[in-house]
Amino acid sequence: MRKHPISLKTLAQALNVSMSTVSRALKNHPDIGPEITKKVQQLAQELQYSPNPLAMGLLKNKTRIIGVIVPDLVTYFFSSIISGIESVAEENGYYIVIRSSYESYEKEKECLENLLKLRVEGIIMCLSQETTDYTHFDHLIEEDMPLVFFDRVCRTTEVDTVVVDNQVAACHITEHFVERGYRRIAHIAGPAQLNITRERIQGYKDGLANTGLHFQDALLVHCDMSIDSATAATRQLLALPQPPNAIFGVNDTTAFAAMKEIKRQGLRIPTDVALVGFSDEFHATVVEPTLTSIMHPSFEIGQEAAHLFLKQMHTKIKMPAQQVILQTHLVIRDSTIAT
Amino acid sequence: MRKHPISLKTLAQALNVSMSTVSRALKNHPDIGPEITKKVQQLAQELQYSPNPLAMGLLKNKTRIIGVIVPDLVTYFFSSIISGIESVAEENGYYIVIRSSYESYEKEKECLENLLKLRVEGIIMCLSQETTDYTHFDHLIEEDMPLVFFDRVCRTTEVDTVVVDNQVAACHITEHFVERGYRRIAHIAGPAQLNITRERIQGYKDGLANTGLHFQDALLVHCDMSIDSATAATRQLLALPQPPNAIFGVNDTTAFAAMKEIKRQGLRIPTDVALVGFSDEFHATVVEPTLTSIMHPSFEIGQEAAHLFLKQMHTKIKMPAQQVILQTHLVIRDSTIAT
DNA sequence: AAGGTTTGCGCAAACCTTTGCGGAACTATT
DNA sequence: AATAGTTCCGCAAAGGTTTGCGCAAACCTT
Repeated sequence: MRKHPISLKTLAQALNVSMSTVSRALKNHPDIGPEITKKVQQLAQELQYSPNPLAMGLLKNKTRIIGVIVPDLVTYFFSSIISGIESVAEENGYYIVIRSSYESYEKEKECLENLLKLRVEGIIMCLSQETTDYTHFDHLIEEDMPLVFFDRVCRTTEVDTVVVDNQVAACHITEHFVERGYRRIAHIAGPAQLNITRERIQGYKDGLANTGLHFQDALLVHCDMSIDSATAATRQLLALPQPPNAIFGVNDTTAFAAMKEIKRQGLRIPTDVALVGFSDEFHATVVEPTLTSIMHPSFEIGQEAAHLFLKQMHTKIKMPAQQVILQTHLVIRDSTIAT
Repeated sequence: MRKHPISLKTLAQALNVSMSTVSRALKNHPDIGPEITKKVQQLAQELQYSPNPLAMGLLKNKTRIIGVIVPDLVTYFFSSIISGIESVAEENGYYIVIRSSYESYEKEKECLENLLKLRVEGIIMCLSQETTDYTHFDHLIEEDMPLVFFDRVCRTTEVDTVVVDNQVAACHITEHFVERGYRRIAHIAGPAQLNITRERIQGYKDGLANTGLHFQDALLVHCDMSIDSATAATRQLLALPQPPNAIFGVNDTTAFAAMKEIKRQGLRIPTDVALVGFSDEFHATVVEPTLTSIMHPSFEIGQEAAHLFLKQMHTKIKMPAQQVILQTHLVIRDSTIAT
């Protein structure tokens, strides 16, 4: 097996000085004479010395590790957020350890405990779909451990959060449908307990109200954001006595599933049914017809979350919880252009 | 700020015994009497004691952290591999720290050094596109640090690797085109230095040879796997005096880009040009026409890589390098069904 | 009862780094 | 020449855990 990496002791013994002298020489402490300082730095350079972060961590009780928990590692949305977090972390000398909750409340709790055992300095996370009880964050909040939620959030008065303007965006979508002449507008929403679901539903209703349309229960269906569930929801909508001629999916995956089902039933998009997604993946431009969608700044969400995190790290006193709301905008493509 | 978590010392003082006794009691050491053992374990449970991994790491020179370097965090392929690695790591009590090389050789070296500074126990990685010099792995190999490459690999006689049967798969694709009646078969390949590029080109040539077709230089173009580059490659192929009627893209992203460009030029798929991708993302079923592609077991690649890693961790002696080759298979969809 | 064995626990070192304090050797002052 | 003041460096503790060794008390043997 590999031998021990070189430590202060190695340098100290080689130069016949004490470890404290080496430690100080490395950071140009005035107490150390110029010749020794130079010799130490030279040897350190030569031997590629780098301080052991474990020892430092033990001493300072800091690991420079940020715990990140996401419901899912594979989707474009979360992976690009992770990428955003990673880029900021890296710039600031932090490491990120990622765990997936697989959309499970139990797993989410496990991940959290697990990361705390590792002694991460704080947590950046997105709630799982199942999570309705938020008491597992009590400890973190009481002990002022840095904590940031993004996208799906809770306890916003106590915890810093990064979200997008879901309500405004959903309202725009609805209004866009109306502008294009669609009147029977349905919404395939997410799980009821999520803030993003509630906000987008509210925006959907705002849009209806603004354009003088009435909200109809039958045109609002929920899904768990999986493909199968979204397909079922679409089927349910299209089977209505008066089916919708426009569908707003809670995210792009939902919209893609809806698109497949609509086509399968022999309906044309956007002639028979118009379709809009949310979060704008690259693939929105590849499907046919190309998908009108909300441009969701995922990478920036990650960056913002990391910035909030670092700000918490660097402020000693407890600040009031901050909520960063990122702007979205609607990208209009073929799935809503009635021809 | 948060106070110190509870340590062995806390327990020892509370129970008026020594830290060594607590340490041993916690692991049911026979030297410790049953009453003390019970009391210690009870209190530890109650106070939620968990050993400080930093202290353990310092002592045993182990961190239980695996460094993972990928060229890109965002694509489906890499994120699902990461997911596979994470799942196995988690089961075995390991953590993963992820870094992105952004397809850059310099960044890749940086990431490597960086992770080594963190004292990871080893590395699981995929080479960047730019990497042609492999000497930055000398240290790791000499010191027998666990190392696993996946997908894009090098130094296969020294390092464990996980790959798919690229050559066989590419051969199948070509033969499939021929079966469907296509004769002018082009290949948009990846960067020349990558093993996956070489292997897929070889398989492409095998397929041509097996079916009595001649390889033509003009029908083989390279791209850097970016959308723009793949679009340019497609344009180049379609501009040939005798353009291809079948295109095999080195991965799905390339195929999607090709698909967009083919449509843009008013050509029909698969009537005018047939198309096949490689790695089968979910979106292959959403695009129109649905994309024939090679089913790439990404999640399993990650799991296999992690298993190889753990095997290295647990064997003291140096074993000969192992190469795991995962099977793929062709999923036939509409982009190659001539109607 | 005296010897030996077992049982049960604590001391201290080791892993690596930082840092307050003490101390030796030197220079400068009176 | 003696005292005060610098300069430069080492000691030791702290952070948390494991573990070889030592040591005391209790047990068992004859």
